Amino acid sequence: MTEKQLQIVETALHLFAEMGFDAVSTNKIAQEAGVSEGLIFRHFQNKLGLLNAIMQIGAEKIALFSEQIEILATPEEKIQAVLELPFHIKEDEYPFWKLLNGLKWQNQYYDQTAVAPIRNIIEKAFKDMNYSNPTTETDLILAYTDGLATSILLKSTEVDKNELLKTLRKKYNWILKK
Amino acid sequence: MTEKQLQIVETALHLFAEMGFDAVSTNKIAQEAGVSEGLIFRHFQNKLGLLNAIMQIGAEKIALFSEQIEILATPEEKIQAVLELPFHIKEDEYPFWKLLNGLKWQNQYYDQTAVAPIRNIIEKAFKDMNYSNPTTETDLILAYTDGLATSILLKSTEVDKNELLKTLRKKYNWILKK
DNA sequence: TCATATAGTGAGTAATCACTCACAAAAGTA
DNA sequence: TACTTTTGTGAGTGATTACTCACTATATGA
Repeated sequence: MTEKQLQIVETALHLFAEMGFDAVSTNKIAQEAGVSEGLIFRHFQNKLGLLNAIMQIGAEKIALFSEQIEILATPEEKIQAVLELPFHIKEDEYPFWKLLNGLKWQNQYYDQTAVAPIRNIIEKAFKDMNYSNPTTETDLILAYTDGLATSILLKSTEVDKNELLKTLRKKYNWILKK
Repeated sequence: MTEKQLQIVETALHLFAEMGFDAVSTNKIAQEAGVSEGLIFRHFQNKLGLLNAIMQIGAEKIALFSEQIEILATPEEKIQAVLELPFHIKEDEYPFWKLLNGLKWQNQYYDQTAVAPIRNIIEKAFKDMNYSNPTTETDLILAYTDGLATSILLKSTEVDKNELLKTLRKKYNWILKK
């Protein structure tokens, strides 16, 4: 990737994350990135191609996340790690997660494959723990994870985050109770 | 509201909910609603005015929800009622909640006032129960509610829903543990 | 019944949209 | 050096955008 190519991707990611894919014009991206509009289409074919390039980079980061969780020894640890994922998202990764969450609500663009690896980890963990309904348990954990991520991404004050994690950890007993 | 006015609002709500506000043109709304495009602007001034009209109708429904919860006797019951709110959303209310959730991720349009009453109920309930950190506890409950709503709105198979609620309730005794 | 207000139409408008293309600059290769 | 490939430009394109307006149809009220 050339420097200008990277500049396009970064700028587009930030704009898409804050305003939504459809609200951002290629003209605006080019201006903010300091490149000609034509360059976007040379490198990414069309606007959707640019989005896909962004999503692929993000999906690779999620895959790395998944690998790190997969290493953990017990299923309990894996579940806890996923549930606490939202607390370990770094500020510079916020735009990608914001974009991903925003796209979820638009049938046209959302692609579930990026987050699928995480679901598989949890479902397998519950099976390994001999839960009778691992799928439903997985849904509950992922719902909570999703809600926590939403709260953190949209508010994002450091103090709240630490307090939130502390209080969450007190409740692990009931979260994992069969 | 005239019949055509209502037709515009209903059609726009469905389209906005499925495709996102920016991805839907006033032309498309008019066509699907079976009215002239000009009529949209006569009644709602502009596209944003149409969105505001939709949101106001939704906010009134949320206010009704809030009142019903407010009646409940104990703070524990109120918290449970809010947590289970996602399970009691009727199918015909899905579009509004989808729209609301989608808009959350776009700085330009989101207005938090619609859901504020619900937060107030929970925070007061935790205070009445003498929790030391009612704000954080509220954040956790609302995060879970939000995640559950997301899961239900985006998948929405009746079987999953019942199973999900059943499993959630098993864990419920522990939720109020300080 | 007639006047007035409201509801509804559809062709028209300037601005913006995603995208193209002929061309120039830069980088790579021999 | 000389040739090829890649990177980058910016004016230009037709289509679509939100929105206007002169006009007609319908309803309301005295």
